[in-house]
Amino acid sequence: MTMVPKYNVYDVLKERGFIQQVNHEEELRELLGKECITFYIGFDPTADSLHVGHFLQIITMAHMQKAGHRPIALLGAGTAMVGDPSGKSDMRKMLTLDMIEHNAENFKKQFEKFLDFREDRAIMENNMNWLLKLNYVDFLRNIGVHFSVNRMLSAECYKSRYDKGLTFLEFNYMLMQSYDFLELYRKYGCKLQMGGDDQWSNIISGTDLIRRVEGADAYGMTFTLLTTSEGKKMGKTESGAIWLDGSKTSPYEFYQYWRNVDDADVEKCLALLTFLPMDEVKRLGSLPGEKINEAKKILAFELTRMVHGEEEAVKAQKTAESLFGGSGDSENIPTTKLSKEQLDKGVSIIDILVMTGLAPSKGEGRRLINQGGVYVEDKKVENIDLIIGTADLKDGRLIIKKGKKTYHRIKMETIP
RNA sequence: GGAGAGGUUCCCGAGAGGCCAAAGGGGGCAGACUGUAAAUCUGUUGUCACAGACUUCGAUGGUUCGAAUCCAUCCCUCUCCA
Repeated sequence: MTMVPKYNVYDVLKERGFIQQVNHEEELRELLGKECITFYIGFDPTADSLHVGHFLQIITMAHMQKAGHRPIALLGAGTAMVGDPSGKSDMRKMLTLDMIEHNAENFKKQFEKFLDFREDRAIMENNMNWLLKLNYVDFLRNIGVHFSVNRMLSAECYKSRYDKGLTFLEFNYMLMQSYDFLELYRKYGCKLQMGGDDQWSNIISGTDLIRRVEGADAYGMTFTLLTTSEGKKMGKTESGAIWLDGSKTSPYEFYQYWRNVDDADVEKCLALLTFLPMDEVKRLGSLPGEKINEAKKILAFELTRMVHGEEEAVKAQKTAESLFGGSGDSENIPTTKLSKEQLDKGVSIIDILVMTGLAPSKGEGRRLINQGGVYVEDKKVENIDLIIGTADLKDGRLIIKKGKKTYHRIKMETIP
């Protein structure tokens, strides 16, 4: 690792709109300009894949690494045992150790796609390694003394819990996260913790702890939460989060999600999530009217490429274009296979909607058809009792459309 | 541990023996308008064998011809007191 950074990443992060809050702004900027430092971001493995919210954090790490700094991706298997109450209105479900370890494994694989872990250029740690063996009384005496309950109670992150209730278990989360920072400081000389803006309280308490215990300076930085212009969290759809794992969110769906972001959010997404140069980002973001679709295509393509690779991105884009541009290539849209026997017998359109997941229930399927929201091969379904049979398929396949933009393909299963 | 308040459909929140599959809002879905945008307007939003039936109002029992609504026990949450 070179000892001097290639450029000041602080300015880059600032320009692209990452930075939300920083302690000791001047000092940190100076430090990042003259020294290659080690920093960390924690990820609690509470789900079995990373999602778009994590992606922003990974991109930040990648920006930092490009400039010459060394990221630590901290898997929070230990903290996930407790659950972070920050900004949450309800207590999290408690996860078993097995689940957490399984999730952590998945996270690990995904990190490796975005960061360079060769020759210690990035580090992966797991706070289970130190948190699980802590001794309660020792911990209280060594770490607990440094925390003022009065101050913790006034922290923003617990506010939403005062009427809903906050357990002592969760209240301890802050101490654990602070201890992580201290541990990483001692072990790797880690001087900076970054995180989403909801982590501000937790991060600051960590820098305080390091100052008290080690008498050293430590820094904290939070970045913008990825929200829409209306303040809603991005990366969520009706069917749940947008995952980075292709088996949970297919590349095509992933592409479509970004293809459909609000006009107002395009520039922000390009700046935060891609590595396109800022003047290009600005140009794309200011395209007028309908032209903004060009920017959305680039956004969707870039992100799909970063997460799923060039090949998948091209496929997703081609599929989208042929589907929305006319008929044609439908190779990559979600597909449901039906056997020849089933099709020979005929399957009702309602059943098909449920089987394909286009409708969650038959009642919902009926409603969709009644409201004119279902199309078979681009023909609106008028008859609720429509039966789909072998004869309706072309080359053993059939396209069903729900609403204007949800496509699904039926394929006849060919028995070898 | 003591005193009070409360747990209603995806969420918030009304309902206080039959007219309740349960007001209203949010969210979702669909339609119109568009640019695969937003905003707006309209419809819809428990399940099924869908002009009918079935299951739902923290849980379990009970009273009643009939219960989300009354009673009993239990579980959970909040507020105040210790």
